Amino acid sequence: MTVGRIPDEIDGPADAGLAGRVARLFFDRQLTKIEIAARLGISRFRVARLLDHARSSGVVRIEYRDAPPQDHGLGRAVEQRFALAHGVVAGADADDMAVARLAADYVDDQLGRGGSIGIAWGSTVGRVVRAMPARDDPGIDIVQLAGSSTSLDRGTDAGDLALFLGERLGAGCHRIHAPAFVESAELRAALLRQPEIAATTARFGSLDVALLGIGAFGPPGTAPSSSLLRSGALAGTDLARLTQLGAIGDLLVHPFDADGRFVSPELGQRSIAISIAELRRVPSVIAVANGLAKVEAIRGALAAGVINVLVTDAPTAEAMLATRGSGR
Amino acid sequence: MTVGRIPDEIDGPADAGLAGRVARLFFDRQLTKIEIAARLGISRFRVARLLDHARSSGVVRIEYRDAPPQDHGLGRAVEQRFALAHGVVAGADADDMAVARLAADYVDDQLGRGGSIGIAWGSTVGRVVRAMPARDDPGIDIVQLAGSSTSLDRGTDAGDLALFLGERLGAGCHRIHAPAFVESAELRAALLRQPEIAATTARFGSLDVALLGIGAFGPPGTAPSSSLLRSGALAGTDLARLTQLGAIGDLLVHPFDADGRFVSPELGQRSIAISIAELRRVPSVIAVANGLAKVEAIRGALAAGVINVLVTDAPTAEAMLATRGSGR
DNA sequence: CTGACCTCCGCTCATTTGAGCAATTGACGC
DNA sequence: GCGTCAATTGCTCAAATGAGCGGAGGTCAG
Repeated sequence: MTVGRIPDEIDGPADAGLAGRVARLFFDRQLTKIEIAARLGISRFRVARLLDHARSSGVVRIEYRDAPPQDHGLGRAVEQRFALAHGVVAGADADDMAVARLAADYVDDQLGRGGSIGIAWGSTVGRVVRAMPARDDPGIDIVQLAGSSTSLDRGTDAGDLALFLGERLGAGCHRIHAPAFVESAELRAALLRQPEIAATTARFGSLDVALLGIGAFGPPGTAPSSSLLRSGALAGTDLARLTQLGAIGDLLVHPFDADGRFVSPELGQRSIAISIAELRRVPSVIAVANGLAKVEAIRGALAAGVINVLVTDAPTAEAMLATRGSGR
Repeated sequence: MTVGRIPDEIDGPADAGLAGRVARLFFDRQLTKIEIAARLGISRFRVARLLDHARSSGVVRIEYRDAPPQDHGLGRAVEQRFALAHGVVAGADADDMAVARLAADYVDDQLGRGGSIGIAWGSTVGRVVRAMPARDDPGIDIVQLAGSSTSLDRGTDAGDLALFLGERLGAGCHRIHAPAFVESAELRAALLRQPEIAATTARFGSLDVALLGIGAFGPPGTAPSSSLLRSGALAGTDLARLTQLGAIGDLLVHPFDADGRFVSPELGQRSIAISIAELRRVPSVIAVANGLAKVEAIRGALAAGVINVLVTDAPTAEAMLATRGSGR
C-alpha cells in the first residue's frame, strides 16, 4: 500500500491546466477552436468542451465594467447653477453603487499617469474606492486627509480607505496613524510634529485631486449620514452648539451652515485633518453625495466654494435645482 | 448658446449601455447573436460589432482563475516525512504567486461557510491574501494574530493584511490596534486589558484556521526574509543573543532553533501576538513558505509540531526531502 | 453647394461552431 | 474473465459566425 510517488497529475492538473490554456488562447489571443485544437494536438470538440467546463467551473470569469448611464443634461444644469467645473449626474434609476462607479471613473480619468490624490472618509467615499478600476501605478500617491476613527462602520475609516485605494491602484499610500480628533490643541500640535504624521500632512499642499463625501446632519434624533457625527468626535453639547450656529453638514471635520460658512473654526484646532484653506488650493476637489436627505447639505457645501466637481444622482440633482426660486 | 437641457444621451449612453446589455446576454445568458439581435431589434452584425467593441474597450473583461499545477507526489512525500495533515507543493516552474494561489485555494476550501481565520504578517501571507478568491460571507471572522509594525514593507503588516482579507471575503475583521512589540511586560499587560484589544485576543481560542508564513533568519548580514527581523522589534544585542541560542527562524514573534525548540520565551512577554500554546490548539495551522533560503527554517518550524499544513514549491520540497540521511 | 472623407450599416459567402448521437474507454463488482 | 454503468471522445449536419465589400449618411473645408 505504500504509494510512494504516484505521478497522478497526468490527468487532474494536466486537464485543469489545459482548460486555462485553452481559455487564454481562445479569449485573449482570439484563436479559433480549430486552431487551438491543432496547436495542442487535441480535437476541436475537446477544445469546445474544455471551454464549456472552464466557464461553468469558474476557471474563466467574465466581468462587466460598463459605465452607468449618465444624465448629461442635468449634469450641465448643475454645473451652471452652482458654478462647478463638472457636474456628473447618474441616470434616472441609479443606485448608490452607480453613483460610486461614475465617481470612480471620473477620478480614474483625472489621475492620468501618476498624481497625488487625497481621500476622506465615509461610506460614500468607501463605495467609490471599491468601484475604482484596478491599476498598478506606483507613481500615484494616496494621501489620507483626516485621522482615523475606530467608531466608524467597517471600511469607512479614512485610514482603511486610503489603504484600500493604495492597494487597488498599486500606489504609494501616506496615512495618518492618529485619531481624527484629540482632546486639546496642544496634543494636536504635538502629534503634527511627529515625523510620520508630518510626512503625510506635508503632502496636503501638493495634491492634484481630493475625493470627499458631504456629511448631512439631518434633523436631530435621526441617524446622521455624516461620518463626522458618527465618528463620535463630538460630545452632545458640541453638537447642540453647532446646531445653534446653523450647521447643517460637514466637509471632513469642518461643519458649515446653509450659506456655506464654516461655523466652527475651533473644531479644527482639535482635529488632525486637511484644513479648508489647504483644500481650496487643491486643483480638483471632487465631492460625491446623493440622497434627498443630503440636498440641503450639498447646497451648503457648494456655496462654500471649495468643491469643483459634484457627482450625484438624478433625484438629488433635480431637488437641488428645483428650489431655485425659494431659499437663498 | 444657452444649451439648457439637451438630451444628448440619445447616442452615447444608449450605445454604451447597449454594449453592456449585449455582452451580458451573450456571455451570461448564452444567447446566440441572432437571438440577441431579434430581442433588441438590431441586426446581428451590430450585435457582433458591439461585442467586439465591448471587449476592446474593456467593458467586458475576462479573468482566469485556474489553479496552478501541483506536484501531488512531492506533496504526499512531504506529508509523510514531516507528519503533516497536508503537503501542498506547486509544480516545477511555479513562482511565488503560484504558491500563494495554491495556499489561497486551500484556505478557501477550509473555510466552508463561516469560520474563524487567524492571520499573521509577512510578504508571503500578503500574497496569499491578494490571491484569495473574493466572497461575501459575513459569517467569517478574520482575526489579526500579531500587533502591527510600521516598519514592515507596504501591505505586509498584520493589521493591513487582516483588513484586506476581511474586505476580500466580506468578513468581519478583528484587529489589534497596537504594536507587535512593546517595551515592557507591564505595558503589554496593560494593552491586553484594553477592551478593544482583548476582544481580538479572546478569539485566539476559537480559531478554525491560522495562516502563517515562516521567517528565516539566514546568515548574518544578509537581508532576512523574516518579518520578525524586519519589523525592527529586536535590537542588535537581542538578535545576537538569539543567534547564540541557535535561532534560525520564527513563527510570528516566536524564534525557534533547528530542532523546533522555541528559544526565547521571554520575547513573548513583550509582544502582543498569539502564543505558541494557543497556536497549537488551532485545528488547522497552515504555513506558506518557499525558497531555498528558507529550507532550514521550514524544517525547524515543522519539527516544532505546530504546523498541520505546509504549502511550498517543488524545489523547496525537494531540498527539504533531500537531506533525509544527513543532519537530524 | 460640392466633393473628399469618414464612420456606421447591412449583405454574401466561406468558415467556424454547437447539438445530439454512437463508439470507446475505464472502473468496479461479481 | 466478464457484464454494467458512467464518463469521455469523435462524428455529422444544420445553424451560427466572421471577413470583407459596397452603400448610406454625416461632417468639414473650400
